[in-house]
Amino acid sequence: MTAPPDPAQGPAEGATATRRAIPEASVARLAVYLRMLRELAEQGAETVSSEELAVATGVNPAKLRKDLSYIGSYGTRGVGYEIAPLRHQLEEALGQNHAQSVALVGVGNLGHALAGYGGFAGTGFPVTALFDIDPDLVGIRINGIVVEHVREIPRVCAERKVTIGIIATPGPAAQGVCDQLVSAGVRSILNFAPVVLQVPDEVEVRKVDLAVELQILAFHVARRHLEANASTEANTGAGVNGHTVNGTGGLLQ
Amino acid sequence: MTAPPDPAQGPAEGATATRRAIPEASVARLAVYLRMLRELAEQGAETVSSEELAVATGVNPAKLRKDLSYIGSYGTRGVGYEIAPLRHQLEEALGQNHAQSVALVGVGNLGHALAGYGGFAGTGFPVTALFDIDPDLVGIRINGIVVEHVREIPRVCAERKVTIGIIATPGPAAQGVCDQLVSAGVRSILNFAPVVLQVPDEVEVRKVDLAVELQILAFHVARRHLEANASTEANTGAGVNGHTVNGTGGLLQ
DNA sequence: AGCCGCTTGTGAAGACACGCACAAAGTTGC
DNA sequence: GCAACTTTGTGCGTGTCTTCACAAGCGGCT
Ligand SMILES: NC(=O)c1ccc[n+]([C@@H]2O[C@H](COP(=O)([O-])OP(=O)(O)OC[C@H]3O[C@@H](n4cnc5c(N)ncnc54)[C@H](O)[C@@H]3O)[C@@H](O)[C@H]2O)c1
Ligand SMILES: NC(=O)c1ccc[n+]([C@@H]2O[C@H](COP(=O)([O-])OP(=O)(O)OC[C@H]3O[C@@H](n4cnc5c(N)ncnc54)[C@H](O)[C@@H]3O)[C@@H](O)[C@H]2O)c1
Repeated sequence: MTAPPDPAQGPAEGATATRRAIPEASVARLAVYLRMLRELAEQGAETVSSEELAVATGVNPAKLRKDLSYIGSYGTRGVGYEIAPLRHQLEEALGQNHAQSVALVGVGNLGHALAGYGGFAGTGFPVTALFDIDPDLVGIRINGIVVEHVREIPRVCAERKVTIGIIATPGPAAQGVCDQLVSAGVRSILNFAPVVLQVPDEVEVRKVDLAVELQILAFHVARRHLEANASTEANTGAGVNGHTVNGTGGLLQ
Repeated sequence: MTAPPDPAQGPAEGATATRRAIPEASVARLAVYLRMLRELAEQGAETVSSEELAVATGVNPAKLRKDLSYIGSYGTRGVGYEIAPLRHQLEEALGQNHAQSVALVGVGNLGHALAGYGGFAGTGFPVTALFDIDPDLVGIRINGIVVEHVREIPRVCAERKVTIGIIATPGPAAQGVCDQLVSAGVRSILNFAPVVLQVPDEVEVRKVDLAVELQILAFHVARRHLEANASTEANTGAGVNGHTVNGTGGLLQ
């Protein structure tokens, strides 16, 4: 393959070979395939073709096969994939064979819903620790787990071998909570608060931003509107195609 | 991880096609910039440089400037951007000047949290309609909004000019609910159920898949483990580029 | 006025992701 | 055992996103 020119780039690169790095985008899809495989297994299916699995998960079959090829999967040509082994291989690749232990901080509206959700435990992500700062919440039980005070984060996280933290506190509290989780050894964080968390390099943060999701949808609503109007006008308006639309279509701005 | 990007764009006349398409990835970031601008405005700031805004939102300054350039923004060289006008321009570009009306279907654990969340209304996305199929829930009020029966979707969505639908029902019910929303004229849907929704081309679906988010984190946990072990044998792994923050929520799929 | 330092806006190159298309490899039927 | 058929695994062209790097523009200072 193209020998990467490997420009000096500021800092020397780790050179560490991520010898067979799985593209980030593929990892996300692999997780989806895995869930679907579990569903299929429950329904008693034994094999599945890339075509079937692709349709069920809404992706392109070729892309799916390429994704699977990253984990060195072995399907059978002419047949497809045996569900059980493939599932097992995916679980291994995704780090799902040793169940992860999840801690959730902030048992408010959203946190409550997450803590009470059975679906996570079912897929290997048991929430094993809950934290809040509100004295009215500390001590209550959700799904059998007692809510602890945030000051207990270090002790409890160590005891329960927490590897993943979920932050569902208000924005202003998020960074502080994050710092506590990090110093308790948690190196993977899922953040629901609308703030950018500052973390050391070895910690990974994923952010779920629902307001942004809505805004993206709103953008497309607006775009559709503009397009609809534009084409209506185009039909009735002066026949001359002056010049299509300037910039954002005149309507906008 | 983001929603099914879009219609694969078939043969349809792309007449209006990509007029001046803003890259999907940029739209997501623009939404983040907008929120940060609001925050800055509240704090009384008047101008901001790309550098500052970039740090605050966790992106690369050059990328930020390019993002802004898509909406034809005008900053002042040597100074930066005036917050008020930039904010206004962003709101316009993102379709946020006319408040969108949001309907939420499925007032269970998660739906309840979403319905009760004040943050959406504050950013221009008032939830104006709630639906559920459970007779015990129909009729109750959340944040002043009465929960209606799902069979009322067509009427209520039309009356309240709903443009965005949120699905927070169990997986098996999602497709049915989706169909009802679509036939009620809703063309933008945010889906929390772990299923792939089937929709006509003109409807956009974004999927928020929390289980997948956890799985992605678990993958990196596993990878770090492997690397740690590997480098123990090898030399001082030195640098090892950690990956970190993934900027925005490009949520899954 | 003219210079200087700062910051924007963008061209161009690289990195990444996607999906087609096809050879290889297996299965089934005769 | 062979031919026909099915489905995988992947090389490669294409398009999108990211990032660098720098000229151009602007304000302030002398
Ligand atoms: N609820 C939603 O639908 C929704 C939607 C989008 C984003 N969010 C974001 O998710 C986060 C949580 O939202 P919410 O509606 O559940 O808020 P909430 O106010 O209902 O709950 C926040 C919880 O965090 C606790 N908390 C506050 N400071 C804390 C600290 N320092 N340490 C530990 N716990 C602390 C509070 O006691 C409370 O229980 C917020 O950042 C919000 O912006 C929520
Ligand atoms: N709660 C979480 O933290 C969480 C996390 C990840 C994913 N999810 C997903 O979000 C969705 C909702 O989760 P939840 O925990 O709120 O579930 P839930 O069971 O608490 O709530 C589901 C609600 O949908 C209603 N409903 C069922 N069928 C319906 C129909 N046909 N029309 C309208 N309403 C209907 C039910 O009456 C109930 O109120 C599920 O698909 C779940 O997989 C939830």
